[in-house]
Amino acid sequence: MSWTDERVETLKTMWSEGKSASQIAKELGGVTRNAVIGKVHRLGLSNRSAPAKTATKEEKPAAAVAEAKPRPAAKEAPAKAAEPAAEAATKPAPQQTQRPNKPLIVAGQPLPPQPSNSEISEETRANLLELEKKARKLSLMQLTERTCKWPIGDPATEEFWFCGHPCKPGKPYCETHVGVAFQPMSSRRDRKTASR
DNA sequence: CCCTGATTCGC
DNA sequence: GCGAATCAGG
Repeated sequence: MSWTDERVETLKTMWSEGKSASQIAKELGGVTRNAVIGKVHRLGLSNRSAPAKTATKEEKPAAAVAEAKPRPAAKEAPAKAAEPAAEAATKPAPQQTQRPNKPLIVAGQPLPPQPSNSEISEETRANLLELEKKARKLSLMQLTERTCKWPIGDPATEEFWFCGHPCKPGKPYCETHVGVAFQPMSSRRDRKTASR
């Protein structure tokens, strides 16, 4: 694969959106996260923060540079040649202070059904509560293929995060949550009078 | 161990 | 320019 115009644009977009290099790599396909990171650096958009702000302002102090860092495995430490020229290029948003509402749920993530459905045994319920206490409280962007994506709390409030415990292989949730997410049917007996 | 980005350097 | 290997950290 090569860095076509399109792919580069996707890279820029996703990177500016805060996506991780590995996520971008998977999205693009045919490249590793290393390739993505390498490209990011070559494009000069390594820092997603706001490095150069006031455009019409003086340049950087340009001083503390060329510091001989203790590099055990590296020979020279040319440091990072700050590129003052890299400006206007990436000026996405000057900080949008407009926060009309709380962050919405981002589509695209496999959000599970709310655990308010079928009946759950008291034992399982207890497990869930315990599990939630121990939740890793991962944010949406911290989720990976291997982290439990069970939501905890109310998405409309700050009290919202994901379980984050190790996934069951091939499943989007941890073992406990897989259990409640994929409950066949009511844990109760048939609605019929079969049980007796 | 899982992950993250940063850097180096042979290609 | 590219990206695997490696480094450094959470």
